[in-house]
Amino acid sequence: MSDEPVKPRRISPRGIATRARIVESADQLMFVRGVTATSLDDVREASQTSKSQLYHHFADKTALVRAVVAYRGEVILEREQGRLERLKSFSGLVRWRNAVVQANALQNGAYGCGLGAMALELSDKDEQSRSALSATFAQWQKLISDGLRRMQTSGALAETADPDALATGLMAALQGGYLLAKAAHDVTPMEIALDMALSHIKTSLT
Amino acid sequence: MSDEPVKPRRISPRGIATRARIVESADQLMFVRGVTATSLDDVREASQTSKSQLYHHFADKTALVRAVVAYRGEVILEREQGRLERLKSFSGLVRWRNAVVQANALQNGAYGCGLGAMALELSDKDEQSRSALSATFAQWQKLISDGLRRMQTSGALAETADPDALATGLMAALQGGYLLAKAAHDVTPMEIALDMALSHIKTSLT
DNA sequence: AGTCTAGTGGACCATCGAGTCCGCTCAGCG
DNA sequence: CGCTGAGCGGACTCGATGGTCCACTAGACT
Repeated sequence: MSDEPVKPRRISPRGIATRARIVESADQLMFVRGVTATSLDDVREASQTSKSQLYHHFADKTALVRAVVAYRGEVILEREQGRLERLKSFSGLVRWRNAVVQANALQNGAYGCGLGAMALELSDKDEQSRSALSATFAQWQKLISDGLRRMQTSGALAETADPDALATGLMAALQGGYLLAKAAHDVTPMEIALDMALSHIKTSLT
Repeated sequence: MSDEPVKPRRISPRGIATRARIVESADQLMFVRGVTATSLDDVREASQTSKSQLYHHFADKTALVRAVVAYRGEVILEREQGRLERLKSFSGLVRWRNAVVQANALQNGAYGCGLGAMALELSDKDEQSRSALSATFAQWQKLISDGLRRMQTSGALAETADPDALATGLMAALQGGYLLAKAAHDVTPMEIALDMALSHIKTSLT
């Protein structure tokens, strides 16, 4: 309960690089196998490090998982910001839809959304990870709702529309689409889900 | 590759009961902890059985998991059939929505959809489970699309509407809603998602 | 040069978990 | 009554896994 003792650990560039290697390796492994099914030895091997380094940089597996949650959140938000920050028309939303679908189509949707998968796996196990993931979802939705608000400003979207609710609906369609696509090994359900959400937004166009 | 040798094992009522106890216990545990995080010792203890019984009734953990997948699918389909088989109007769909939301609101959405959770966790690990889950999703969607078709027959829903696509969209909204609700510990996103899907269906009402 | 600590290698430990095995009980059937 | 096999109890094996420990190295600062 020491409330963040401002850990006075000095860090060297080498240490930073090693830590980053560990987190990135863990991120990849946990993405394809899941968190629980990824062992620290897997991470050690993939990152070309040793056991002591893992425990030098992270208190335990939970701490590493939290670092992965944060890292993945950053990566996704950065990617989505690039895709959404200039969004200001319905056709832009369609382009975003196409990009997301195309990326997921590569493996017939075998890999879903890394954020959604972690949310389902960790929500009941680690409250801290859960709230971090929830915050990332909120930021992601804000990227969308901000775009919708720009559409309102430009007059493309009706003033009566609720950008936050529309963004939540779109995110749910996206996550549900990811899930059904993964289960079916087919991106079609994801396309249908996103098209439904877009169609719903369309009814609020001016 | 012996292609189902029609195992000639005789079964007694007692054996059936024990097997059922094991599957039900495993189902509950895997629902709250996840499949990987549930050990056979957990199952043994919860079902008041012994190790040898687990391996008497199931070849290995994978076989048990598959039995759980089948069991959970049956339970959910039975429940949903009861809710959906008489569906023939939009207000019936709204009642379904309310029932689903209310059930999930009990724990503030802490527990999601057992089917969706298993789909995400198992899709990459066991192809047989994946296809079974996918089939269950398909049947679930059929319960919905059949209801929508009845609405078409009665003239409530436009002939031009695509019941299968609408059902897929609704299911995606449901699953995405479950996921976001679980991450946020709040059912609101689930309500928004379902309302979006219903609103989308509404546009095809006559 | 000397010191101090972050960084590292890797052996080691304790536990857990999947799966095995053997011997017992119980119920049906001759 | 006694045989047989399903059903059962639980100790045991053994590899995997999270976590510890200690000795060594590199680099920054004096």
